[in-house]
Amino acid sequence: MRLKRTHMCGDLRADHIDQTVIVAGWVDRIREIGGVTFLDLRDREGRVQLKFRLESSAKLLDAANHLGREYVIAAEGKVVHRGEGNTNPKLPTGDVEMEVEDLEILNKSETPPMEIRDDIEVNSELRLKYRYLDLRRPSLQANFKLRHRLVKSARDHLDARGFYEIETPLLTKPTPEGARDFIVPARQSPGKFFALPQSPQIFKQILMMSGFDKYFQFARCLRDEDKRGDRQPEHTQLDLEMSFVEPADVQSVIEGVAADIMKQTLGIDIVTPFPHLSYRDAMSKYGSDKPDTRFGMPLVDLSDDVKECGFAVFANTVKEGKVVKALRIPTGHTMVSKGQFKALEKDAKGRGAKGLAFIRYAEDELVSPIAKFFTEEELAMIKERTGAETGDLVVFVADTAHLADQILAHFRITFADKLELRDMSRYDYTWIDNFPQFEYDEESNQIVAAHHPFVMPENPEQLLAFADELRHTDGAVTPKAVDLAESIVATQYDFVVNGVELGSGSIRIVDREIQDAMFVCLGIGKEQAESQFGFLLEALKYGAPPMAGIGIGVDRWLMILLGLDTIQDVIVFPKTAGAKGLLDDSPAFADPAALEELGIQIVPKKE
RNA sequence: GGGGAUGUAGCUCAAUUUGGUUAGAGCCCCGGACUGUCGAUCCGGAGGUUGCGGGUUCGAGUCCCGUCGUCCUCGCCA
Repeated sequence: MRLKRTHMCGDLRADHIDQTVIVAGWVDRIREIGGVTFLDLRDREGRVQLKFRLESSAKLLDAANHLGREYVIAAEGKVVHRGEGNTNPKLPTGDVEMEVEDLEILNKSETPPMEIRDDIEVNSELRLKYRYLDLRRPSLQANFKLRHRLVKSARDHLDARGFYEIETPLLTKPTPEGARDFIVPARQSPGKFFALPQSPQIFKQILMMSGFDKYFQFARCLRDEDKRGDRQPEHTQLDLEMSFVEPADVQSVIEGVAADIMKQTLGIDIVTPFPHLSYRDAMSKYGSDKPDTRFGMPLVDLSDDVKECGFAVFANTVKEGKVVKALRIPTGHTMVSKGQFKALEKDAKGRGAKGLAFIRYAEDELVSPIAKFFTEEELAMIKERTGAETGDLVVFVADTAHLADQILAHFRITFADKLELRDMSRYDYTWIDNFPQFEYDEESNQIVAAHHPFVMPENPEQLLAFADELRHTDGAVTPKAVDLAESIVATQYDFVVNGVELGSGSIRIVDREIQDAMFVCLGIGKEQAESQFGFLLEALKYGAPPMAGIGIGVDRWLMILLGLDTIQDVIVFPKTAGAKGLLDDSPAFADPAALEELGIQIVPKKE
């Protein structure tokens, strides 16, 4: 390397005029115009225009004309003003250009399989295979600059508040989040396996028992589940835990972190503390435990109003203990054509609904196949309860609360997008709390945990009673058990913004008796608890402080800050939907000798 | 694991509905022209096993079966 860089391409401004500088980077584009050639040179900070003139040096001009895209070069030259009428306001460096006096080719490049620019679409397979080219695009560079800012800002904030950054093991025992574990064979213990952590949950609790008081970590979390737009097999959590605190203390820390992050990344001042919304209210109003609270369009529960109505489908649904919920779509009648409604109905059915009832509030009549089943009074009630006006569309789902909420919440978001009700410059951070500790599934007559098994209940005496009941019935799910289970409220708090669940935290159980009761309630036997979590239970005997914490999805947070709808482009090397790494072509077959050593034999999967 | 979409030039797409003779366009690439361009422009050129395998047919990018990849979605999951 003959020419040593003095400035970054993207940093050059009018201030640098008359200075002789050396820049280095990738050839973005070359424009030959006879006796003059313009070359855009790109680095992390941006692009600058290099100029080669016949009058200055025929040799340099010829050299420039023989460069190719993505060649890596260094250039020395004088920064000059481009002159009246030649400036480019679209470029931050657009007032200036470099008159090149010396040029060094640092590396050549084959013609890349994709163009390095933001304004073209390339299929994701190619983007992931040549991720290093994809990452050269300015928008991707900006994503990771923001990611760095977010991490740095959170780290600084937590350091200032007395947190220790501590790493926990990657080779661990299975953790209890409920997802499938990635497992790693243990060579020195034939037949045994490590699990990669789904989260550092147990370890951070033990760190509190170790007396570290306040801990945080940017923790990689690995879960062997199918991916979605906002889910990858490996993701990063800002994980933290505090001793001698209550949820409000943890929330206050996160509010401080969030305020700093918003300021440092987007330059936005946000108002703290954040509002709280109970799980119950979130579900009834928005049909979701991660509601987008930036706009209204509340779901309306008509169950009580229609249980005696003339429309048998509605009345019977309510009598079966299910619900009838409605969503008013403002201007929906004018906006949604018959054909488009068919698509909606198909969508609803695809999600499990039996149908999608509707009323169109046309100019002077109701267009609806179900209107004829209702009395005038009932129609007036529906109009009043939903707030429907002329031009609106109201859709109804009569089914289980779960399904009705899921479908209508989905439509609520879809139409808010169409109506442009989702203000992209707004960030509605919200705490969701008062979650149920258990969920009861009527069909299978089973009570399952809504969270991991270390979440402290608000009302532990109910948990103890529930455990007692199960001990008496030998685990059988009686109506009394269901009542008790449903009465237990978790100390859990979820951190939500704009309809995305960023994180979740709680007070942890540190009382051995309550922890034992929790295992009973989850149907985890003494032996199983001992073998899976024995080390934690043992630790609880030796003085565990009261503790609470939270884990926040860094990738999702970035997705929100950048206005993206997937986390794919805030992760440098993401996996595909089939959990493959296209860049390194992972996963791959293992060396037979390695398998031999591990005592592992591959058995073909049965059909 | 289920459902849906998709695969045509290096890239983005058209031709698929109704099977028909030579599979087109823009960008990229190559050559030429051009002394203020910046998505440069103009002229010329190259570039294809239509994902892969099989089948139907006189004839398949187009129809059928299988298979693989990618994306979305349900289940699952943070």
